[in-house]
Amino acid sequence: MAPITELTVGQVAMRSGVAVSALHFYEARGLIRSHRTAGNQRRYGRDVLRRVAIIKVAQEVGISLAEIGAALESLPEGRTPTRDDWNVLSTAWRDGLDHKIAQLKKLRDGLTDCIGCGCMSIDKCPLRNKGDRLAREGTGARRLVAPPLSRTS
Amino acid sequence: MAPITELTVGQVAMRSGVAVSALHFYEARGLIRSHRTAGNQRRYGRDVLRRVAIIKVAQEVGISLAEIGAALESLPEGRTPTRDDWNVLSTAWRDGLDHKIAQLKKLRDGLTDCIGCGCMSIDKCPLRNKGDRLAREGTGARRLVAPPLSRTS
DNA sequence: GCTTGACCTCAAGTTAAGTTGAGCTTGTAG
DNA sequence: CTACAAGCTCAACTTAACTTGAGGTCAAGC
Repeated sequence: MAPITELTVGQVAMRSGVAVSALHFYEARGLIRSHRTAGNQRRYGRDVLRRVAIIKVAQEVGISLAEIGAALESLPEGRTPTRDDWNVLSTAWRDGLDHKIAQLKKLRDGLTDCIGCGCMSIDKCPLRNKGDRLAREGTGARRLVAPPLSRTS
Repeated sequence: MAPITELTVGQVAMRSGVAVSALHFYEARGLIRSHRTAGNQRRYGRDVLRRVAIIKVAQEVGISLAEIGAALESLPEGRTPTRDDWNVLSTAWRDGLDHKIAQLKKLRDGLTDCIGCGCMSIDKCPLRNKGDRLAREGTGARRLVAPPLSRTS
């Protein structure tokens, strides 16, 4: 069971579950990295699987590739991330994630509360922007809006 | 203080915090509704503010307009939603929201665990697809992927 | 040694969710 | 009654995140 050190793009695609074209795309965006064989074919180190896993999971919860890319820059290119590398990435995202979680809960509970309150009075609906007052200060549904996730850069 | 019954598109834009063009867009997609004056201008009932509030909040947490639209179809066009209307919408989304919340927590805690585990062992990393085995059954990062939100239709 | 499947590059197409602009109409304030 | 802000429609542009396709290369089996 000697470990296969290098993976082809097709192997990475199969194992990570993303399309080959997406891997090309991520590479063009600098999210993952490969080196080439004599015949110009990509070869990936094992760490690429972990990177792709992070990309997928982060995307799944609504983090953009740009933000993911910024965060991944804190991981050293080419070597397996260490505990400290993860630490940096994790703490950079933690606040943003906590905020998003809070927001989802607000939406969920807001809807639930609406059942309770009957929502017949627009002034009492927890989903509504309080008194439209916030509108004067700019755009957006203030009460529940999240700030962008913090960057590591 | 006689209540102003009808709102112009500009007023809705100001009070809801979304652009006029976005309101046009939502209307074209059937998410909101208006009637027209003799001069072909849009007039909105008050319920549009609540609808837009829902749209914004739902979008904020990553629900697509298509899904929002499907859910909003359960709300009667033209009248203020009743307790039961909200109930339908709320329960339709609740499970999806719960799932998304769980996923965010997984990402957050996954990253945190990675700090603990050091992630030196790829087989132990909580973010990683277990043993690549799931990959055989299709695409996607199985372990943490959410199903689409349920429809009301 | 040739066929076949996996790769390569680069350009163009796709979907979502709007925005921007052109050209024209409405409505309100002086 | 006229200016001009606010509306209207429709088409085209934008960004993100990919996919698809054309046209050509690499490598492993028979």
